[in-house]
Amino acid sequence: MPARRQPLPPSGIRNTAEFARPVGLARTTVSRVLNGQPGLDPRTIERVQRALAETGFAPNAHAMHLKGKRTATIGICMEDLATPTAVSKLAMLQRVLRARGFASLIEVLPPGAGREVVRHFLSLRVEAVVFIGHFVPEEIEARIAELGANGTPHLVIDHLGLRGANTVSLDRAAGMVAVMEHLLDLGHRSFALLGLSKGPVSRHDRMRGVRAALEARGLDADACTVVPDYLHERRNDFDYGRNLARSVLARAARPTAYVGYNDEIAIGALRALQEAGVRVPRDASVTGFNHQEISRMTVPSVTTIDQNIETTVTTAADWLLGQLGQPLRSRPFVRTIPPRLVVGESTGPARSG
Amino acid sequence: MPARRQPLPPSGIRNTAEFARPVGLARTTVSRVLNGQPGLDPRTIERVQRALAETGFAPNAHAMHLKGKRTATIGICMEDLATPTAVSKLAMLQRVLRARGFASLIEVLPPGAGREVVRHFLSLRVEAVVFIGHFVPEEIEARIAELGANGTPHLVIDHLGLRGANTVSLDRAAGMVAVMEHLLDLGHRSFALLGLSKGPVSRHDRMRGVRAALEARGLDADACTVVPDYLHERRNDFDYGRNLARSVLARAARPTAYVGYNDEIAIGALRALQEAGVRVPRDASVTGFNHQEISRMTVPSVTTIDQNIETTVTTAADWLLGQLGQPLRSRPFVRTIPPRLVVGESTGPARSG
DNA sequence: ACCGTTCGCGGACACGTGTCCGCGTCAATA
DNA sequence: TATTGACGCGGACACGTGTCCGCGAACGGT
Repeated sequence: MPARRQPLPPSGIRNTAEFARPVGLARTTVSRVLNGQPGLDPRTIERVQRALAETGFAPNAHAMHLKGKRTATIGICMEDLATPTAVSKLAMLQRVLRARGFASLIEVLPPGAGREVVRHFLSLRVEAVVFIGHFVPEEIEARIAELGANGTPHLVIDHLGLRGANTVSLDRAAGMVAVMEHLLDLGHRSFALLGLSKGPVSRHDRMRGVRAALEARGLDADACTVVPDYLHERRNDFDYGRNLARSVLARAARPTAYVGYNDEIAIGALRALQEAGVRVPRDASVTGFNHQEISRMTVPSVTTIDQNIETTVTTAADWLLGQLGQPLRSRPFVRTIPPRLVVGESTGPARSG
Repeated sequence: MPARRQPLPPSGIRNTAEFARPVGLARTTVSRVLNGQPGLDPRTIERVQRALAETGFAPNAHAMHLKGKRTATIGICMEDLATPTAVSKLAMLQRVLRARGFASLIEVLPPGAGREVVRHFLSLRVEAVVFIGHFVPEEIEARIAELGANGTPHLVIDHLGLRGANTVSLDRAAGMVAVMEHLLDLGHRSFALLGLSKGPVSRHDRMRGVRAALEARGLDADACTVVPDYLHERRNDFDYGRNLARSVLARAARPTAYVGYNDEIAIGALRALQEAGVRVPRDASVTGFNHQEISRMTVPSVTTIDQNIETTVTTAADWLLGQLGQPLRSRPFVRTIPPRLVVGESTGPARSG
């Protein structure tokens, strides 16, 4: 029955003193209960906790922290919330931190606003700061220096090659090696590399992996790869991949394998191939990267690389929380996480002909 | 050249007094600069700001807030970070709030832990709390009552039907009406409803929309719909949709239109149809809901409903921030946002035969 | 040399909490 | 009844900041 709709008359309790009075206790006694100090009558504890539940009173965190209590808060800087893998990492990190008793303060860094965001975190006396995603290297290095000056530990997830940065990151080169070996085993010898041409550091790693895999089989990397330069704006990866694949299909000699920078690009390429009447995987193979949900949903499903997000995040959290009491390291901590190949329906034997 | 790797000797400035000393100013003067008080020599302001930039000092936010300064922080409770539309709303809300000078405190509510999370927000003296997603009604109603008792305004996004809750929500019934009218206009008269059968409140609304659209054309809703009950666990929506569609395909009389609860379910159904040799949209039509990225990436792309997320979020933010100074409303604020049909390649004329 | 103005100084108080400590109360025990 | 714990009381201080206020130094104009 909709009986109790009067939502507790606004208690307006502003501090422990006001809270303690109607309970018939002293402010200090309440404080002792809240902080679990010994030497208290169990009935007193019970009384306080019941009043706490009834009034919904929450002691002022700012005063507590001012008095030196730990904030138990980690600041997390995201590049954006549009990249599914980054959001997955965020979600898992948040869960791990919460399980260990830490709250998360999440901010999206608009390019150029990094300074203010980190300042805000420092001002809130966050115990550590995590960066997830790809940022402008100079800017993030400056932020990391600020954190260091402040004695606050930091960690960067998935952005290798930053000077002075502690990093946990997927071994993207190894990921590309796994993709290429899979394709090579299937007999492929000519490859279109979609979206791997230029850009942030994470692509250099990728290209390194591609070259390494090819050269390990005695192949000339330049001779057997096609790297289309699609000059238009890269608005979304699906269309980008579609356009890249189209420009490859316009060539006289078509490669048999299309290697995408990520799953969206791979799916865009898949679409372009299907539109051109090329059957996948019979006539050509397609691979993605990241093992997103979508890679399972297409027809055919896409062969891709799983990031081992759980390993990444727990490694990151373990290390970071282990640093909390410690003095800051002088040498940065760098760790890479091995990826895992997930074979889908989009790859098959190279067409012999 | 990698010259300046020494990242500013840890300044270890702990308060404005320590900060002010080397600048050669009094603590109070620095405080006045920081708070933009009048009557200060421009050169003094300049000096302080340079020192601020050099040392990276950030005054203790806890002390500031304790002294009564606004926290300018909004707490956001998420059901999870796995639902793409919810994450989109979060991202947009975060951006809007930041543009208006508010920080966001984001927490994921594990079922049952709502109490602690809201307490934490209250303890941090958040100025308002937003809930995004679907929650256990009783639990969230209890949280809302707590917030009310505390004098903190709240807003729920996309969860209609909560007692005492201020809500901004998509008009899902209207969304279903739009889908059904689109299909009816194409000549469809028999519909499989996938994932709409039972569950949270948001589905009742949907079913209402479906019935309304059918009855407006003088059709018997029960006679022309098939609602498969797939009893297996609903692990992920893609497989769920695939299984639901399979069970429909096993029937003697197959419907011509497959109406999915969301895009993933629609894409799962699409896959099942393609596997069964049914060509879409020639032999059957498929619709989704939410207009996620994926709906554009499949072959064929999926006809779906756009949530107008931007309108939803700006409406929410406008109203909520407008409430801040005000006394709490006694009657809840409820507003629905109209959806928008996005026609893709997955719908076509009903096959006459 | 005198005066008024401008502006920084520094003491004081408040915000809400944790913690310490001496004191009072009450009940159980000798 | 006298003694001893057990336990709650309430005063005091600290944490870092914003703000108020009276004071004094420096400066420019007469």
